[in-house]
Amino acid sequence: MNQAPAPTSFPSRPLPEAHAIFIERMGDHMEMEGMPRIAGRLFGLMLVDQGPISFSELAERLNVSRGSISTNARLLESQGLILRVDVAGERQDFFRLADRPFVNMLHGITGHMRETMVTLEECCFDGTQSQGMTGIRATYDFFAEAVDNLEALAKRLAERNGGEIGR
Amino acid sequence: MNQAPAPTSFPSRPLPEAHAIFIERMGDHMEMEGMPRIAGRLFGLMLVDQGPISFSELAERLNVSRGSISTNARLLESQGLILRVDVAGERQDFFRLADRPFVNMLHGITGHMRETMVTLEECCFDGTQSQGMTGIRATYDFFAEAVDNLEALAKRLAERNGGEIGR
DNA sequence: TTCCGCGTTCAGTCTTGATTGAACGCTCCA
DNA sequence: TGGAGCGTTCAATCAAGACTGAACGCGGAA
Repeated sequence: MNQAPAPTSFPSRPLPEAHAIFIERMGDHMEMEGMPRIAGRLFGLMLVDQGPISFSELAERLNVSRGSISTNARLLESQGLILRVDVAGERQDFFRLADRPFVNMLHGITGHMRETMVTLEECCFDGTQSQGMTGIRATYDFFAEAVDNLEALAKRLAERNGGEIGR
Repeated sequence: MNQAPAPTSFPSRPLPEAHAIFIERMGDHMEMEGMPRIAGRLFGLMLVDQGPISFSELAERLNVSRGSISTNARLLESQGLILRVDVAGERQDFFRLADRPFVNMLHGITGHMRETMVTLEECCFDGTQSQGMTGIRATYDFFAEAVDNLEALAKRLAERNGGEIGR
C-alpha cells in the first residue's frame, strides 16, 4: 500500500521468477488483510526459503531498511509465523519459518474474533429484552460458530504432519 | 478509522444503550477488517433495526452525510448484507437487512480468497521444481482448505432456518 | 578503552483512503 | 414549466499508519 519501493524488487541473490512473484503476492495479500506489506513479503520469503536467514540478508533480499525488518520481523514473530534463532558462531539474529505457521495464523485470527466477542457480550447480555436484540444475538452466535469452525480447522491441520512447514 | 465524527454518536431517535454500543462495536470491527467504519455502523444499525429504514433516516441516525450513506449503503448492498427495497407510496430509497447476511458475508470472504488463489497458481504451477516450491504449495493448499471450510460453514448456516435474520 | 557491528526506536515524509459538502442530474408533483 | 426532494459524484480535507534513515544503546573484539 504505502510507499511501495518498486513494483517488483529483485533481491541481490536472485530468486527463481516464481518465487519473486510469490513474495509480492503474499505482500499484496497481507496488505489486503490490514498488515504492512513488508510483513507479507517477509513471510513470503520465509515460505520459499525457510532459513535460517540473517537479519541483514532479509533487508537485502527484500530491498527494505533495517528498521522495517526489525519492526516486521517482530510482528511476524509475535504471531508465531517466524522464529528468531541462534546460529553457532554468529552474532547476527537469524530467522526461520515457524513449524506450523498456518495453524498459528488461524489461532491469531480466532483470538481477535474472541476479543470482539467479549466486547459484544456487553451488548448481548445487558438484561433488556428489546426487539433489536435478536440481531445482536445472531451476530454473536455467528462469531461463535465461525470461531469454532476455524479452531477445528487449526486442530485438523496441527494433527496432520503435512501441516508442518519448515524444520 | 479516519475522521471519526464523535467517540460515540447518539442518533436523533434514541436507541437503547446496548444498541448504540453494538453499532459502534460493529464499526470498530468492520474497520479492523479493512472496511469503512461507517459501513460497519450501518450494518450494525440494520442488524438491530431490520427496517425498512429510509435513506435520510439512516443519515440522521448515524450522524453522517448523505454522501456517506450513498457510498456505504451501495457497498453493503454489493456484498449482499442489505437490500434496497421499495416502500409503497414513498419516493425515498429504503433499506432492510438481507435475509442471510452472514452467509453472504462468508461467500464474500471465500470469493476474495479464491481470487488470491488464482494469482498464486501462477507461481505454483510454473513447471520448475525448486526447493522453495514446497512452501508455495503448502500456502496454496492452506488457502484451498480454508475456503472449503468456510464454504461448508456457509452451507450449514444457509440450510438452517435459524441462519435467517431479517424478514 | 575504543571501535565496530548489530537491532531498536523515533521523527519526518509520504501515500492511502475515509469523510464531508457542494454541485449535479433526475423524477415527480404542482 | 418550475420547483422541490432525492441519490450520486467529486474535489478538498484530514487522519492513520507504512516506510525510511539517522540516532541510540548495547555488546564483543582489538
